[in-house]
Amino acid sequence: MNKYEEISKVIADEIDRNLFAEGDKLPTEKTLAARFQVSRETIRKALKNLIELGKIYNIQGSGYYLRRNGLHMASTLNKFSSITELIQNANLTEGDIEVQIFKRKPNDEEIGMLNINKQDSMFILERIRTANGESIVYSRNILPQSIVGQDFAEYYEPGSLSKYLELKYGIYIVESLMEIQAVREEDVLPYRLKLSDPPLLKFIQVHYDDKANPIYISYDYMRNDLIRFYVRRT
Amino acid sequence: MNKYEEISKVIADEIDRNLFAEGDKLPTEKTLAARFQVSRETIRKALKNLIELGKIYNIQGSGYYLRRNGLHMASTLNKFSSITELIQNANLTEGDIEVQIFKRKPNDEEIGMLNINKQDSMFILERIRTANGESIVYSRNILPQSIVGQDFAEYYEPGSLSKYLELKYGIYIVESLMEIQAVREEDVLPYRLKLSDPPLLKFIQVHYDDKANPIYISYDYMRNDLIRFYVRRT
DNA sequence: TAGTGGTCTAGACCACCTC
DNA sequence: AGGTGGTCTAGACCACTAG
Repeated sequence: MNKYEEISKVIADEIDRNLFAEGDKLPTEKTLAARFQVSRETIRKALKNLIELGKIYNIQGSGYYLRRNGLHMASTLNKFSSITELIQNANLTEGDIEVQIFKRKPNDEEIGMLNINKQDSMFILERIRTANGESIVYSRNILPQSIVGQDFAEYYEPGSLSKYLELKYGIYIVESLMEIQAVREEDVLPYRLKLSDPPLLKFIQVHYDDKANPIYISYDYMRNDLIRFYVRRT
Repeated sequence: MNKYEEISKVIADEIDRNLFAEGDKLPTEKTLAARFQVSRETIRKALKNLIELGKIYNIQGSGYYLRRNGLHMASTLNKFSSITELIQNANLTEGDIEVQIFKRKPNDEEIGMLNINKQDSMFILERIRTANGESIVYSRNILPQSIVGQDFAEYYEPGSLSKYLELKYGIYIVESLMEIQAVREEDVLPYRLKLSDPPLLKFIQVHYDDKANPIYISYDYMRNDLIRFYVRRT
């Protein structure tokens, strides 16, 4: 663990333990540097971390201050997470039903987004994902055979696709570009999800690995009555 | 202008002028430091900037590489912008119609979100905002009288509210926390926006100034057939 | 093993806030 | 004017990648 990460955690912890009141001033960089026996730059890195987390803010020439109003920061869309993690964060248990896998040729949009060639085949993984038994999202993942190999359908396991890619292929999804859409008339949804006519949001994502390669596309029709979605804009 | 900002711009410019091919390796930090006659840390700050913009990525021990796939980066929701800017970014001309301003007492939710007290009054600014004459968003802004003063209704001008707060009160909105919702049955919308039954998204935002004070709340029902919304998740 | 980025330091000077 | 954060430096050592 790096020094600045350690220090960041210690201070975050002290904030969570209410050692400061909202709007309180934190010690100066110099003071903190002395306390932790590190250079000022290291302290600055640690504090920058906390600013990005929305825990503190600062004003040049004045100091660092506590911020308690950044309520729902933990579950913002800014941070990449799988649906599995999203559901687990909401303290629910995840499951998969109505799983379907099939194969077809890519369309032009997919060729463009995933940077593949026409000859490649695409696996389509469709499923309804549940939280505590309730259908919560209808999701469709589209990934090229050139990445997962011919026998993907046989070896696939329920749960997080990104976690599966990590374990089986050493592919680490670290980032995605997501489009958020209102659901339209023409969107075809499984009967099970239309049952109670819940409010739905449509997420379209391209997922990238740690080398900025586009790996797969996902379409997620998420129930918005059970999960809420936040974006921090800075 | 700081050195690292200058350097960041120069390199961004060279990228935009296609001096590198996609996936190309950029010069090493050391090389760049020599070229710009600055220290390595300064180069690192400049490069970090470009990583955040999605223009490059890097791999420890290997180097910095160009990334061209980050398509819609310019218009992501990650970056705070007013609706006026949103519309102008789409190369459209903004206008306001059906403007209504009234005053009422705050409800509990508003008291909590804006950190005000019960006695304060709230101004409600409702309007339909247009792009090239087309209704594009129904928006409702809620801001306390304690910030804008009693005579807000008289002095209000069409256009960006955040820009108005800047000019008239020196309040700089630099950040917001936004919730994205699917539009529900019970949402009341003006007839003009329901006309063609367009797909709509509902944005609920708390806007913060540069000292992390919550300033106002906005509800925006945005047409999703004319504007698209992206979030970068990292 | 050589080269690259990641962390860390100690000190300097500047820009801004506060009194 | 004194204190605080913002930028910048030159150099050190470490962690990782690649041939």
